Amino acid sequence: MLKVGRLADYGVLILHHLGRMRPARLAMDSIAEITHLPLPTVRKVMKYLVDAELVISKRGPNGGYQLARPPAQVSLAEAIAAVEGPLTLTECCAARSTCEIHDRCDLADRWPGVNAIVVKVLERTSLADLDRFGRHEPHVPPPLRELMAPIRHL
Amino acid sequence: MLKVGRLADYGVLILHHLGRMRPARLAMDSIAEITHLPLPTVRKVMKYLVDAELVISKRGPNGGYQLARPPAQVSLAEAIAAVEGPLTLTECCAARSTCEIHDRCDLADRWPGVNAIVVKVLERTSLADLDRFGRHEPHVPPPLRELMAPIRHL
DNA sequence: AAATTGTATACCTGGTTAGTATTGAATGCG
DNA sequence: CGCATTCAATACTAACCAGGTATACAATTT
Ligand code: SF4
Ligand code: SF4
Repeated sequence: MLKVGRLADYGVLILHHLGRMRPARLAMDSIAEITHLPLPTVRKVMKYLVDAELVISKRGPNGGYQLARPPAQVSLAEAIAAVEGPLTLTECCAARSTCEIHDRCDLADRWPGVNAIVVKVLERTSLADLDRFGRHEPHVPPPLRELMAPIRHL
Repeated sequence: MLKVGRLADYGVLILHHLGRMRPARLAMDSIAEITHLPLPTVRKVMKYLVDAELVISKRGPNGGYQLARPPAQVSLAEAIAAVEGPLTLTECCAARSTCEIHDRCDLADRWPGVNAIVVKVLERTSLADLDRFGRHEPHVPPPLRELMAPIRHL
């Protein structure tokens, strides 16, 4: 578990492809095609990405979407947050916690610390970095190399 | 988002309290009381924790639950996994991916790398470490101190 | 045997997520 | 101008699953 929603996952995938094409524009149809995602779903995701200003849209003939910034300057954290909202491991990590127990819970002020670290990792991983990961011999991208140093043994 | 399920959250909370009491035993009623969780919910969670061998149970009068190991030797990753199963950010991080697109998706072999790093962070944070986190001036526990060194500025 | 305490199973149900359909608005072109 | 192209906005539906509950059972101690 510890899931990232499907739509957010799709968002990252789309951004990845837009990054590969940049600075060219891609129409929604094309995006649906190269990502193998159903077109109506792409529509929904694009709205989030535009609202978050991660992509720039242009209408009319020869319109489409374009990644707003170079892939190296778009973090996974931003991408996920664009679709799913603020990254919060637990309820009490949110700005306004809605947890019933909150004031009586010992951990209410502990989780945010853990959350911060996890988010930090995601903030330090850009779309460009993502390209360098591989399943079997995972390449650790430069921004994370220092972070990983003590645990390189796996 | 990037949520940890509520039940897993409860699991950690329960383990935290068991840790504080160790090596004393705590009956389910008592656990429900000090955690402020509904008793039937506690029942369900305990089953997971016992199955994962994180806690030891004893029946009969003066029975209850006991943390199997010192808090410093129980990681958040274990705790969460005990309740929710393997930690997988996306479908393609699981042992058997069920994602429709998987073989045609550019990122199918990239996510596992990211996943590994996040999991590593959670593996390096123990219940004991958790006690040292605070909301406003979060204390970084020793095992993570090295990891955090480059990003201490927040 | 009786009291205490955990175990197992089965069920319900509300909310969220993923996915779809429809209609509308902006842009560019000839 | 008016038409083709393309994105925007809204509203809806369906499926699923996490969270929560109830009940009956088994083990241990005294
Ligand atoms: S307050 Fe306690 S119970 Fe509520 S979300 Fe935070 S940790 Fe979980
Ligand atoms: S394969 Fe591609 S789409 Fe399927 S889960 Fe992994 S990343 Fe998301």
